[in-house]
Amino acid sequence: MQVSLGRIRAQHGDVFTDGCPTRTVLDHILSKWGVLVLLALTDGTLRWGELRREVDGISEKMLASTLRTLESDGFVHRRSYPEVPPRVEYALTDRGRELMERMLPLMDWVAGNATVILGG
Amino acid sequence: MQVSLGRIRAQHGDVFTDGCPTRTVLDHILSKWGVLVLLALTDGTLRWGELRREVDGISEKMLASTLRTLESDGFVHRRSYPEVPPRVEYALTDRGRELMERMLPLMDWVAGNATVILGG
DNA sequence: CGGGATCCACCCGGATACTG
DNA sequence: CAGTATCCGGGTGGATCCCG
Repeated sequence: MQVSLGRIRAQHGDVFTDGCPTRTVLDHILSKWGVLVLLALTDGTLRWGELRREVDGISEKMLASTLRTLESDGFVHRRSYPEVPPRVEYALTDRGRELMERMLPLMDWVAGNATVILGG
Repeated sequence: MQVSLGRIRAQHGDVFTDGCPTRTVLDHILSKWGVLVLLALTDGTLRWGELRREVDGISEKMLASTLRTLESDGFVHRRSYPEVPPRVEYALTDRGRELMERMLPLMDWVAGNATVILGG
């Protein structure tokens, strides 16, 4: 059965009203940097510095802020090792992988059509 | 075969660098109001006033601006009728429906898990 | 009814400097 | 290396008025 807005509402209630939990989560994961950080982590664990280089153009402040939000929502797991110099690794949680399973087809489609969309 | 970031890059090139077309399109469709407007139109054509009521909390300025962007990208079709009082209808294009086909599963999952995500 | 134009407040997010 | 603290400019987006 095809998913529709009506069906989503029938199953989950009125989930897109102002200030509702759904909108909050959408703001976190569909934010400018949220998408790109999640995407960068889909192919495996990355260290802070690798993540910073992978997500082209992100500032340290926004990387920190984005990671804290995604960790607080349970999409990303942070593991820090008691070493000198310090080492911190970030990875998707099971919940994060569930999310990206649904997000990747969308990213794939956008990546394949972006040029045509902006050109025409 | 499972979609991955590596596979997306292998097929479409380096599509998530700063300022690339993919990021621009993502900014349009994943923006705070872009998602909600597209979502509102998935169940059929809506008039300006209906759209404004459907997308809870949106201002007239942002609705107009969002619709112009989505129309310019070819996701939304605008049809105006030469009547008094004026009537304008908005609907998804084929490209818009292709997009939402990939976006709806994500929305469905978020709607179903948002409360747990913010609660835990 | 369906917008456009203008003004302005707020806050997101960048730059820089500093620390464990 | 992996962040935090502070400052501050610009753009997003709301409010208001107006028009066809």
